[in-house]
Amino acid sequence: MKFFEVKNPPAGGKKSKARVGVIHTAHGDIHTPAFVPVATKGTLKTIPPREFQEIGVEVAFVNTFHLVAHPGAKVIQKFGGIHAYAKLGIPLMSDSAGFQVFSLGGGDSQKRIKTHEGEEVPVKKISEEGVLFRAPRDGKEILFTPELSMKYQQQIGADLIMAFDECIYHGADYQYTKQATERTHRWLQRCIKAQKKSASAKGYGEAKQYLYGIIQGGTFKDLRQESAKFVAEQATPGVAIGGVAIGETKKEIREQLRWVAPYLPEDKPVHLLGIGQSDDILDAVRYGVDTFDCVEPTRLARNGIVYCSKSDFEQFARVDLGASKYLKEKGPIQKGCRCYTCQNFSLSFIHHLFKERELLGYYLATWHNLYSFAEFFRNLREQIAAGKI
RNA sequence: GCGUGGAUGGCAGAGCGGUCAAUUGCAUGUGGCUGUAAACCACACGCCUUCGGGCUACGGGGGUUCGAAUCCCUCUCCACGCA
Repeated sequence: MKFFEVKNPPAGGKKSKARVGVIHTAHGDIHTPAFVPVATKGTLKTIPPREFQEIGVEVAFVNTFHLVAHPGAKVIQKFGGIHAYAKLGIPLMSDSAGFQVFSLGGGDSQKRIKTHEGEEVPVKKISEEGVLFRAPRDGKEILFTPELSMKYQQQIGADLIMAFDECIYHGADYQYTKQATERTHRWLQRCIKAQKKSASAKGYGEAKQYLYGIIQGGTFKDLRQESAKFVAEQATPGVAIGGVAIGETKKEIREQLRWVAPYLPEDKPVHLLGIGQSDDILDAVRYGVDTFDCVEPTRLARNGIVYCSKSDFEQFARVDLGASKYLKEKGPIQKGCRCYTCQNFSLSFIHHLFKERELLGYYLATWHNLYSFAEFFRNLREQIAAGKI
């Protein structure tokens, strides 16, 4: 079966490149555009996997760095891979650990931590070979190279896997951005090579894994475009856009997408890394993006922020569950919402749960936010199919 | 009635002669969260301010002292013990 099917090839001349499609994997189909909630450590925090279908979650995102740090890729492999181990029951996408160069490394490469011996060492060290990380919480040193990232991702066994890249920190100058982007390109070629090699090796890849190359290029138009061209023409089943939403304004985020849009492949699924606000998603969908992973709905929910949107086409409005003004609110989070939370619980009760730090509160809030996203994407697919987007 | 220990900002609870408008936690308020070191983080939290500072505050009253939330006397209330 074909990996990616586009159901409505965008008509020539039409401005919008929005499309509906299906990504077929060994663990199920993903209807695109799709939201990919983040289950970094193998769990979509607070939500039991058996409820994914009811919410409308068809795919999730796990993180190689965190899983290698604990429980270890080998352990996961011994259990038969992440599907058997974590029982998420849906297709999975794994990140390559590339993002952690940025998020754990402190951006401008200055961040240092103390080891057990009290010695000050940099959190990350980037070289042509790869990146040496120290897990900030225990000082454990972990080496990532394109080859190792591929190996770990094969051991983990997600369906869709990411090339090892460097998410270049916001504010990097042109020269650094160019060097890092080109290095990421070289790493991509090493990833492709490594994956090919080990796909035939014993013990790996009983289910097919699809590799995505990642576009970088920072905030520079020519570098973005060069990167998009380069990545799109590599022999990978998918393409991802990375290095976005790491400190830029919304306007700058959109700009980066616009630069890259003309070079996005029409026959490969396109993933946008880290984007998760409804208005940004709508924009990206018009540029031909198919899938989006983002921590926002789940993290915000746990931080007491839930969506209460009136319109799908603006950024979702938010309700702060911690605000004491909701103590006596009898209505649900969002009137008319058909999610489990809104169908059953008053804002007052959920507010109470949050104030008391009751576990059910985090679950109900996460449920609602994920459902809001699922609805939003269902709506997007319908509208695109109807030619309205 | 006697004895002992207490009374501190919305609450709990530090401080025990100057560096105290008073540590800390909770509560409250505001802001943040876009490939998850995030069920988290930051800031504010007596009143007034021309942002220099000013004023009123550590149960009430009185005293000692250059200076008191801190020491002394007394009153009120609370807790425990003995009658």
